[in-house]
Amino acid sequence: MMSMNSKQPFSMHPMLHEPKYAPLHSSSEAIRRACLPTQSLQGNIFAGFDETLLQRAEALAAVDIVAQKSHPFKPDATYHTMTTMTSMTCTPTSSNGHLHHPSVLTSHHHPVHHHQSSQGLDGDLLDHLTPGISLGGMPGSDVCSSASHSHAAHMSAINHMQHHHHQQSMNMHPHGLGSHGSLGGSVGDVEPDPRELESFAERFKQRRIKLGVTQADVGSALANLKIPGVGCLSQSTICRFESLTLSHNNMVALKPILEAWLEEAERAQREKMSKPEIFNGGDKKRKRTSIAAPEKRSLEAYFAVQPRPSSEKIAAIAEKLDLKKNVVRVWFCNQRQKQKRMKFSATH
DNA sequence: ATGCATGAGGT
DNA sequence: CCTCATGCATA
Repeated sequence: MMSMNSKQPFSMHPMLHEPKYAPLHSSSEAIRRACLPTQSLQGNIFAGFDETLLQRAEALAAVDIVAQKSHPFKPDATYHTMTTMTSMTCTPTSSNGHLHHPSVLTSHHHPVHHHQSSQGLDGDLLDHLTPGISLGGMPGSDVCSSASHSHAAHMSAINHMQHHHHQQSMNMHPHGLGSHGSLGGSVGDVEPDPRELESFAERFKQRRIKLGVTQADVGSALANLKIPGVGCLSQSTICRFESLTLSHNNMVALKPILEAWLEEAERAQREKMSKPEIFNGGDKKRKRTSIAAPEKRSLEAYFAVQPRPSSEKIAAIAEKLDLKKNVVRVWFCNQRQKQKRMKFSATH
């Protein structure tokens, strides 16, 4: 039995979408819904204008480039060595010391202006700004030293659970909720209140720092909790949780786990201070492709018009930008995910 | 803190 | 091939 728990206590009727929380801001569902239906129409419209579309988008990008700084050079079209037979499971490793050249980062900005408009060419869409890092205003919060990772083969049990429940109802708290007097309304649902998630995330970070623990430490320490179906998590995930850059559902799922860790950690510290964890992950050499700014701008331009290009279009774009098709495909996937993440992309 | 990538589970 | 949750590698 490694993966069994799941099954929500009660299944609710598949209907009625109660107005979950106060109308502070759109829920993830709303966002999700907003970006789903919008392509068929476009597809038709632009179907015969492939070239036009691409050129247009590129033109847009071009203008952008000129208006910015113009610097057409490709840093590196890194390749990625995939692990074909190298086990990517938990292999013991410790080293991670990699020296890197300072590199000349002249322009480093992340243009986060993706609109989830229905019609790309349609005029005004709102642009959301980049997320400001204003969590606690604590200067000593750049704990990203991650020196060791434990890597469970596929400890994505949490993940799986989610998949089963999708974004409808997911209860996995070790606590024992269940009490839901009001039926027809929030049955099975556990207050996926974004406001509370926000405050919890902030409190979490605060207390974590207080404990003098890094995000990476938290991640690996999670395995020690022995919560069924829960392994360790990476620094990335902990960081994203704290900065709310995860999907709403993901936040909700992780909250109880991190909460449990926090309590355990504080309890442990109170009596003494023992942190018997830390393993080492195996050694992998995945290479991260670096898409140059110009190409990225083009991609963003395309994305604005068609967030979900067909294989053919992806291939075309890939060729024009001189990138591998898969890289382009993944880029679009990631872009779509970003669009949906829980970091108020419109209101708030 | 984030960008690009992998993989499971679904269509 | 997509969505989602996650992670390695990096800036």
